[in-house]
Amino acid sequence: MTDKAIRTRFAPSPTGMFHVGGARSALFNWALALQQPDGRLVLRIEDTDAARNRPEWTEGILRALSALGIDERDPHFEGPYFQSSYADKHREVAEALYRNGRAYYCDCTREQVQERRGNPHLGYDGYCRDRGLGPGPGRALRFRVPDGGPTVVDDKIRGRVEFDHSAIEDFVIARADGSPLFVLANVVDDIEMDITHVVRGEEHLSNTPKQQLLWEALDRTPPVWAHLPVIVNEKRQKLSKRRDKVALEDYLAEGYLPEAMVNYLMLLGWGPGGDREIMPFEEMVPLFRLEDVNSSSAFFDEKKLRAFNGEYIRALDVTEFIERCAPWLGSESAPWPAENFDAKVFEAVAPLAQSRVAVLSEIVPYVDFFFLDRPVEDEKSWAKAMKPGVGREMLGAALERFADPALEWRAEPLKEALEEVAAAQGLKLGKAQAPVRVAVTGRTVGLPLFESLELLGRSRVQERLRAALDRLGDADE
RNA sequence: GCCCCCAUCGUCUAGUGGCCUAGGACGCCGCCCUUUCAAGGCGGUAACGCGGGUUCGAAUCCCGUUGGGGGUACCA
Repeated sequence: MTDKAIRTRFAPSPTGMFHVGGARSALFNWALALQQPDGRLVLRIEDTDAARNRPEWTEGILRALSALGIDERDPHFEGPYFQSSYADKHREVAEALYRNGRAYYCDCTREQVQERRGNPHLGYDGYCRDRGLGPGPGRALRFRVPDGGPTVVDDKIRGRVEFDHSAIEDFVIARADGSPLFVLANVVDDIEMDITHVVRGEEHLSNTPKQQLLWEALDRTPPVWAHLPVIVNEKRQKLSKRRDKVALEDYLAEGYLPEAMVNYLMLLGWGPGGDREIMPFEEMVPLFRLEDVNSSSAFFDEKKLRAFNGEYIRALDVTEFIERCAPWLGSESAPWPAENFDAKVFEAVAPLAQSRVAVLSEIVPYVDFFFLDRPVEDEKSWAKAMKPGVGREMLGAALERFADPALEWRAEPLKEALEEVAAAQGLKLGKAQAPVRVAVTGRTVGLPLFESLELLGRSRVQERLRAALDRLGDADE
């Protein structure tokens, strides 16, 4: 087993947005494949449930994986394969299982089974085991679970897990219409694709004895199994598409960097050891071992993700940072008129903004006042900064001081100028700058003020100071 | 109900019988720096679910218990 190159697989079904849990599974499998020169990650789209599949979901999976660095650009990647195209093989195997007696046809309806058993929770009772039914309409194919003994699953993460056969019903492997079920198709494909390691979420652990039985019935040595802990929400329930924010795409759209996402996801159930958590994927790959994966569920902590993302953003070259911000500054998404955007201005303030955003989309409120015709009106900021006795006084004094043609319009002199003004008012700069900041940027918090003033230009600053003064006048009188 | 998994700070984890008066990270709280806010620096808060064993010694091993979670389809 170990002399053979690792072939892992990621087998999502395209029934919704690509999930962060799926992303982690893919990443763990990917790390394994990357560890050997001939290691492979096989991507198999399990699209056999036609009713729930949509092509855009498949595209979403491909796009998301690619964003994480998992795609055909790397020779360790294989696929994508589509399960639906292996239907013939599935039927063939199902039939073979029937012919050699490992499976039998059953025409029981769910109601009939329940009626016989009395308890709706009890599984199938084996009624058709020896009825010798052949294929026919209304007849599903069931796997004959051996009578004696347990099936022991040797899980790399959980150790030895025993399932008594009395607790495993004769499960359906093919529907009455002949179409295969997940439990069968999955195994047949894994065999066909020479999969050596099945690394997937814990929710599949209970399928595993059935699948192992199938591998054995097909005369194959089962793969290495590894069941990853589930990722849970704050209520410690498995992340669900319905109630939780799970779409990888949503995170990326918000401005989480793929590399930060990858880093954080790798830490859910595993860690590189030592005191370092921020680590590029390439460095984690050789360190990754299934044996070290945790078995308890992991909470998806967006706060921590955010912190990681901030670290990654700060580590970017400024030029890289500027490029990555582009999607949020573009005409469609930005709140300002496209023609107002000035790349030169943005490039000048980018270094000041870089340490202040934890998620790229946050760049917008930091720089909007440069490109908006009028700064946003944030009532809270206004109320806080324009207190009686400070607001009007500071704005007036600043306006007057800024009108001095001898004042050089650069950050440093501007700071000194405002300091003088503040001193004359008996204020420290910390307090005194607030009205000016709000008048010019609309908000009480933001980029360093004097650099902003310099970049915005004298006339626009004066204009905004006057506008704020006007507004104050109205309000006070 | 039945089967299975899990159990260290609020969270992610280190820890695999003595190095643990339990380490790191995120969060939170202070302080410093400071034109706001960040960033940065320094410091602090906080955990072995419970009960029995085993052992000279248990977070580490065993049993039980409680509590979480997953599965239980002719879904994947």
